Amino acid sequence: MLKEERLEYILHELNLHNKVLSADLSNKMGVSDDTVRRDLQELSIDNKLIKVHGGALSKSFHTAFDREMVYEIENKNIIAKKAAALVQSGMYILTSGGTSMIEFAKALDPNLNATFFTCSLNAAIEFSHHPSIEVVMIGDKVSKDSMLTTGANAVQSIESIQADLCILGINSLDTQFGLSENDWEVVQIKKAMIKASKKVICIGISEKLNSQQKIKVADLKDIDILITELDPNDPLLDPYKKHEILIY
Amino acid sequence: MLKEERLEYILHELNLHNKVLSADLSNKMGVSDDTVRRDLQELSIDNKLIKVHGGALSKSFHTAFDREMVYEIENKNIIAKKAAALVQSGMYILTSGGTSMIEFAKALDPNLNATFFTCSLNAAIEFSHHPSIEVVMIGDKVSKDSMLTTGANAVQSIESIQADLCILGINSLDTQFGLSENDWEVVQIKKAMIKASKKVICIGISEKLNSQQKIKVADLKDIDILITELDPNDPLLDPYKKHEILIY
DNA sequence: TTCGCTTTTGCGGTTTTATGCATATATTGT
DNA sequence: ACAATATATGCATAAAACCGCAAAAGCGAA
Repeated sequence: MLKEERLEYILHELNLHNKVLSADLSNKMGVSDDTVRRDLQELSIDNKLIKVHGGALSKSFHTAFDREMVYEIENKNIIAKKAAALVQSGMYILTSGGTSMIEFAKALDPNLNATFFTCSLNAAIEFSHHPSIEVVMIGDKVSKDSMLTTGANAVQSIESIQADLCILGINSLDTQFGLSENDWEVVQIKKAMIKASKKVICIGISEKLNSQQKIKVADLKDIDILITELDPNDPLLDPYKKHEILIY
Repeated sequence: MLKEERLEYILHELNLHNKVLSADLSNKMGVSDDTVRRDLQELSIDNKLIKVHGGALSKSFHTAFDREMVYEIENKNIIAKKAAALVQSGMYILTSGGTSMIEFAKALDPNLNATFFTCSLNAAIEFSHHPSIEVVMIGDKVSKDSMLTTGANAVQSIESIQADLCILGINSLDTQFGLSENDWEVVQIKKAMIKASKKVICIGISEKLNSQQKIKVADLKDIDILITELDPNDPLLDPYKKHEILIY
């Protein structure tokens, strides 16, 4: 394994798990832990990670003001893996943004060959880190709250796509009101995405279930698959099964 | 084995395995490793691969490699401040990407009220952090090397804008060849941006001056203002003054 | 072909880089 | 405080990169 490869690998691991152990790394990469330590030192000097006794921490992990996200990261990882398993090579996929979507992007099989369309700046960047997938950013005015592009132009762009899959982050989901949001512009985008896709997958932590917001995005009947961190047999999900939604 | 054959072969191997070792290559191709090293160097200059100690890595695996750029941050800050001073409220501004542009975004007056159009994912995010400016992301396929959206759609979107200012990061600037780039798609974008703006500002560290790349973006006469970290009276900038370019 | 010219290539010597080991020091958990 | 573990430092070694030069190969034109 070349040195630069190791550096890449370390950063990759860090992105995925937010923490690495020197011992683990030296094992997996087949080099002495001296070398690992030197690698970590180099990356640390370059401000790519935070070196600590025994390994290193991801930079974002520490600077993340978003406690909730850190706390829920394990769950989001579970969700991401389940969702990643549903994507197949050759697919055209529309996605929204959100932290779950970022984790989803990280969890994708490195050999996957698919095309992702997204309105989320952060998701686009994360998808772009993948070695082989194509990324199309849907342009328009950037909504600062959500870091999504929104507006008539974006809606129109989405309408010109026929996607296999649409993956939406859940803001609020409820058996009565369906999928709902608070931002009118974002709702327009999500509606357009649903309309442009053969299948709709909703991903989000169970916390978001059984809550509603002001504006409806979609009825339950429009949703094909629901992915949460819960076991598919969890009773909390039963009400959704009754609406012909597949649970993963 | 002919030289061109070798270059082909190297890129082919790289596509397949994402990494090559100099030693392997010199073995398989039956040439000295000096020759291999020279081949790799050539391909590296042409941005076809990343040369590392011991071999080379595929470009795509490696996109997030801005490691050494950080140390120029002081200079980029100087540039950013000079450029920020030229922006006035009410303006419509087209921008490319690059690290200088990120610094520029950070340096903007918090009270500024302007509209920024950009093809750069990272720049869009940075602009969005500003409290009052509007950001429009120009959509299209994301070019992984540059993290810019490129393509006919993006060009068309740009053509529909009449901007006051166009701020471009410099890749290479030269008194003979003007502004140049290595990526054809990116060149199309920048050309369109120049055409759509009343004024063109080029920003970049002096290191980028007096070098050229394969594809021309613009003649010197198309550039109105040049901003580097140098003092405007620096003799290095004299040749550009003769072409009616304002130096800041 | 043969002659100049440029490009490409290989070689020897030198310099730089990468890595592992041994030893001394520091940090952590109990 | 002490044992266990991780880290820092200096050193040795091997591999890779660099440099200059001369031989070889390719090429165009007489």
